[in-house]
Amino acid sequence: MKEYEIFKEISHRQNKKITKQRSIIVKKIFSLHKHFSADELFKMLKKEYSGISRATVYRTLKVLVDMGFVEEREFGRGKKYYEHIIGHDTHSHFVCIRCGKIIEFKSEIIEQEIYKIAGEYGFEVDKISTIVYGVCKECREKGG
Amino acid sequence: MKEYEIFKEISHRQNKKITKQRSIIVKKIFSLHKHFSADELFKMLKKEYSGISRATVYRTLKVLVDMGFVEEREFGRGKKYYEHIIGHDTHSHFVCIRCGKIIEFKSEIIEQEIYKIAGEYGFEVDKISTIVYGVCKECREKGG
DNA sequence: CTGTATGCAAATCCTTTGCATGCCT
DNA sequence: AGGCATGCAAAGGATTTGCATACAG
Repeated sequence: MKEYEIFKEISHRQNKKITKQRSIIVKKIFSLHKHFSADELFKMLKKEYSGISRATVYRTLKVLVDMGFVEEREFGRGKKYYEHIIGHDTHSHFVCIRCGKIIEFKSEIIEQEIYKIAGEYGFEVDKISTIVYGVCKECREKGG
Repeated sequence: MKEYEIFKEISHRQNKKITKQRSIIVKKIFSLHKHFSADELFKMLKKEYSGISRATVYRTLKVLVDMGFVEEREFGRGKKYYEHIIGHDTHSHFVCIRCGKIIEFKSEIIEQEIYKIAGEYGFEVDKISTIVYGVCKECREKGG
């Protein structure tokens, strides 16, 4: 598992310890390919290993965000969602305000435009978050 | 004050009462030209009128969002920010991760591109939120 | 060993709600 | 009068933190 090796490598460089819990959490996160909240992750782990506290999940997520493995987003539901970055391109999101579905999309044009404007403002871009709220195709067809 | 007249008009149509508190809150919001959190608004009002509860501020903000006067955003700080819409175009934001400054910018290209892609997905756009995190010019010049 | 990391529970921050009361219309 | 709005305090949800203990390097 290449991603996990990278995680170990960076952990060493940053003096971070690879504990049993952290290792389980990280592997779980790399196995997920959709967005999850801290608590959802905690519940998944609890079912499978039942030896990881909620606090550790929260703390580990923060560490992973700092290390650049995981991205944190807010979709307007009052809590934070995460997704691992490795192997995932920068992308934008459609969020359905009826069913909550999240659809990812990618646009070079948007990215280029943002970098261009940022340049004009002297702003150094770190992370782009484009979220489009609306109604997905399925919900529209169901009527309303 | 034209905006306030519109607010009264829509309130009537929607059977909403115009109370002293609501009136003060609305006028305050229309006088603000930057983003604010519910609690920041509450504290501003408390200083000036000291007769409005936190609950009323929260409830009124929700009403105003529903009425379409105010937009709700999350800038990744774990709480919601608001800004009034009337007279404000749709726009995107640069958020400085050092000093917290928020810079607004506008791009037709981004909007057009989003509508185009949404069309391809059959997604009906309601609201677009583009937030670019990074370091502003001033903070970059201060070093780091 | 030494410094991180963990677990637990308590604490915090932001926001929402139940209920009795107040006040527009 | 009738119903929406308010205030208060309590409840709620998400996240963070203090502290003693455990464990990786």
